[in-house]
Amino acid sequence: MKNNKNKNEEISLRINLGTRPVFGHGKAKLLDAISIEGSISAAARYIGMSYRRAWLLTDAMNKDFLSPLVESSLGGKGGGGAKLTDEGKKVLKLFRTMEKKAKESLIKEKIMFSKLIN
Amino acid sequence: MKNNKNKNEEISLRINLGTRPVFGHGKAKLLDAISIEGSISAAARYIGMSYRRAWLLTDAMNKDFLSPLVESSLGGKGGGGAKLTDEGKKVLKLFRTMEKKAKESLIKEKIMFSKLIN
DNA sequence: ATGCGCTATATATGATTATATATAGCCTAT
DNA sequence: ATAGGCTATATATAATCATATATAGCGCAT
Repeated sequence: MKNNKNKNEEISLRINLGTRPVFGHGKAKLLDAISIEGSISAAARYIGMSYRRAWLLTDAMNKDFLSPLVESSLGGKGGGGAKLTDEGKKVLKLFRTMEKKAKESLIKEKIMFSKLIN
Repeated sequence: MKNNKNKNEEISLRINLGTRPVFGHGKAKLLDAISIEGSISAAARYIGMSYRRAWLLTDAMNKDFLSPLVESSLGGKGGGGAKLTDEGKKVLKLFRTMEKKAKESLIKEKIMFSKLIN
């Protein structure tokens, strides 16, 4: 039971719809892994996540957004695979931009916060 | 009755230390409630949280920060109570500032994101 | 000295989430 | 036609988290 650890990210951002989490660091990481590995299962292995969980997350993303973020193919060379749609790339890029901007705007506060934490 | 109810997407911020979540919306809300209600149990009732969970959260906060955020008193008038320390007020204020700044810096992106969500 | 309402803690139970395992179907290549 | 590796899904089990309940102790007010 490997625990996939965040690096040293201290500020994380998440987009919620009402009470339910729509997109955050975990899904972004999964999208990255899918785009690198070319399949859900390889992506799951890559980031130490169970295939089922990875599949459920991509399924949730595909349903939560107006058009799917991940497109999967069944059978064929290598058994199939999955890749980001244009929408998926767009969302991922947008989220990374948001993270970056948020972090930049909070540099000072982050330092202040750090000093208070054990 | 499909979805054109208010999709109040919100951006939430969280400060993590490595893998463990140190401070976020939930704890901020609890601190607010304690400061309003004057006790952990009243605060818990106020925000619909079990006393135990509220207590565990304040305990975690008191341990995670260099000095406690909440000071509690045992017995006495009304059975005791809890209030924010100066450190607690400081942390809460800092976090609210961070939320505000982050939101302001992401207004444009948030709108873009909203358009992609169901 | 008794009662009050709270803190502080423990334990049991229930709910939610994660992983592990299994199976069927798909499609290309061999 | 068979094998390979993946998607997609189901079920069972394990781990985590939340709530409910219970108990003890505190110190002020009556």
